Amino acid sequence: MVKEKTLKPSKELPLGFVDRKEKELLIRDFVISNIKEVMIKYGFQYLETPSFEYTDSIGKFLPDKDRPGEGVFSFKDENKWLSLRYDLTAPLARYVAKNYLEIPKPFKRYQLGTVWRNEKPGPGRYREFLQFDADYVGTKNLQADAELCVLISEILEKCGLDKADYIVKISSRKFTDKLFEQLKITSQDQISTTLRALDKTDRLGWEEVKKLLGEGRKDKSGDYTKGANLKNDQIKIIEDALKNKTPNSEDVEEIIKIFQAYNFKNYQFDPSVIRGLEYYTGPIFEVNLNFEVKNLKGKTIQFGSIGGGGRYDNLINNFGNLDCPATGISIGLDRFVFALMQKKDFKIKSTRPVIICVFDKNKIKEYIEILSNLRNSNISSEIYPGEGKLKKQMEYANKIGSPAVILYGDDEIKSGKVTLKNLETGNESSIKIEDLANEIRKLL
RNA sequence: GCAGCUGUAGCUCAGUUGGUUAGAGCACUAGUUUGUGGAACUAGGGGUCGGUGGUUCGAGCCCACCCAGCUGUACCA
Repeated sequence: MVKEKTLKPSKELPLGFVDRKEKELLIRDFVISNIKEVMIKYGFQYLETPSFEYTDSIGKFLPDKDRPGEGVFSFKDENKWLSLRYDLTAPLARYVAKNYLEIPKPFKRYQLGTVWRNEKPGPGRYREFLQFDADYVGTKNLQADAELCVLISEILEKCGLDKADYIVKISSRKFTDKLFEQLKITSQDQISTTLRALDKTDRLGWEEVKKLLGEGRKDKSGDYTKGANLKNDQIKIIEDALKNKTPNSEDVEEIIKIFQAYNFKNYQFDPSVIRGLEYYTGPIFEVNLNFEVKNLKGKTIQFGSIGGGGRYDNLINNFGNLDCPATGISIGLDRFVFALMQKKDFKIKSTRPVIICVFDKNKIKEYIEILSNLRNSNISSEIYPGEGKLKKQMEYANKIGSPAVILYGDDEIKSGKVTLKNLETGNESSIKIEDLANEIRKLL
């Protein structure tokens, strides 16, 4: 008989997806609770929309609209294309359009949710991640834009960042619009290429960007990128405009005034902040971290932005004749958590249970008594859930990071006390059962 | 998409100019210790050498194609 090849299910994860462990999740929870507190304080409503939307509801403004664009995960359901949301702004626009008459105007809402992007993942960038998004809908008042920046900074500081750890960069689409007018560039193609090139200033540096503005650039791998074909004098004008760190743009000036009223100083006007192409219509912002972050291989990396946003006065109008200006900001929470885990002095309390070791299965009643006592005192605890000798139980406790182990065998039963072993120091002490909870609390 | 690099044990990797039964460290299991983890020692399990085809007496190693991953780059609402 021929041996059939057994089909084993793959234990590998799809490209760009990851398992996330407790330490990361606890920090994420901590960040989320800070976000919620701040958002309530600033008067935002909490909203949740579904993971799937009709593709055209969230993709209408995409260049190719017949088929779900590259970049989204989609499937066809009853002849209609559905896509997993790729951000929280597009679903918000859909929500606002759908409920336009009922919602208050302006409408302030925040949302936390997983988003998916069907694209090539990079270091620290996945195809599934958690996003936080806050938006002001239905107002042109730049106070909204300013407040988004202030609020983000409050969240970051609440999570333990110092002022030196981050900066909010701001610019405006109006700044670049003016620049193109001055340069007499009208070709949409050239404008796009130029904007994309400028967007890379942070990562590549001005000298490389210059090549992209001109003929083109060859990267490290030898790959060649075509440039915007600007003339040298045009490039010079751009260079000068970027050097000039005063915002030649009314909206940015007004926002800065509001920042001053808030006594918010941790911002910087940076005309190289571009963020995407069509979508934004006015002020744009980006949040950057300044502290050192290492990648999984221990190499220090340039972490870049953890989020950003801007004003999108025409997006909601795509759903019909709704003149509804809006502005918003998003943070990639997993990326932020990844960085936060590495910040010096950042500690999160983990809560691993104390283990009650099992010497004799017939003594289960006594063990449960001790256990109930601890759990009633709100101490994380468990009776060793497996089977095996004490050695194995100790190994288990050690491996899960348990702070202590409780021994209650024949010797203890005779003396009427339990042995509490501190797993960090290895010290053992004999404790009366009624004092156990208090003694353990001292270790935690 | 384009380009470069890399695929050998759960993980990190070694493997001579092609030559018997493919190695190490970590991890795992058992024991040294029938009531004691993190250290040490001993023993053990674990591999279609990414896949397919080819060259060869003989392929982890050479060739071709495919697949996957990494890095850069492009696109990115």
